[in-house]
Amino acid sequence: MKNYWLMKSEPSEVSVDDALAAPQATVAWTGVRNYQARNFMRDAMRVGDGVLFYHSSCAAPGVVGIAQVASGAYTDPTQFDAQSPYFDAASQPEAPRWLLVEVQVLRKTRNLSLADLRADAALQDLLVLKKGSRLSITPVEPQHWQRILQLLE
DNA sequence: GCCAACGTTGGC
DNA sequence: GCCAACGTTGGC
Repeated sequence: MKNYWLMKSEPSEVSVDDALAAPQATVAWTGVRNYQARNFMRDAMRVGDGVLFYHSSCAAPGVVGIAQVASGAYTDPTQFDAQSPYFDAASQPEAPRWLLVEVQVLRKTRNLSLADLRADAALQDLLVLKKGSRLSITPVEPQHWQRILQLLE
């Protein structure tokens, strides 16, 4: 059974266009430093799962692409790179704390904005719309996934 | 830049 | 284990 996810990226870091320009339109999802989000990648994501590529912390936050999980979870190398903003001095190479998955963009979409999502009655329980929601990776219910694809048609 | 909400840290 | 302080997220 395939699962669905919403994954936030700051377009100033990695935009959907950046991802599309990468080889195979695939990027390593570096920088997740939250245990709940990590656990989703480690325990629940499977290759082929659907991903909503979401731009956050920007002028026009919203869903901007359809993607899929393209690898299993493996060690995020940036945690050991002292030059990286994602460096974690407390993480030991023999017991890495942080993981990543690879994400492949399948197609860019129009920007289905946060306001659009909020305005849709069928999406009221979408996790990213919850007050105070900050998780960079959230599961998406199949009916929400279907509805969002419908809105993007 | 502001600020609400949340997660993590660390003293006790 | 509690909880205050602190840092971060992210929309506005």
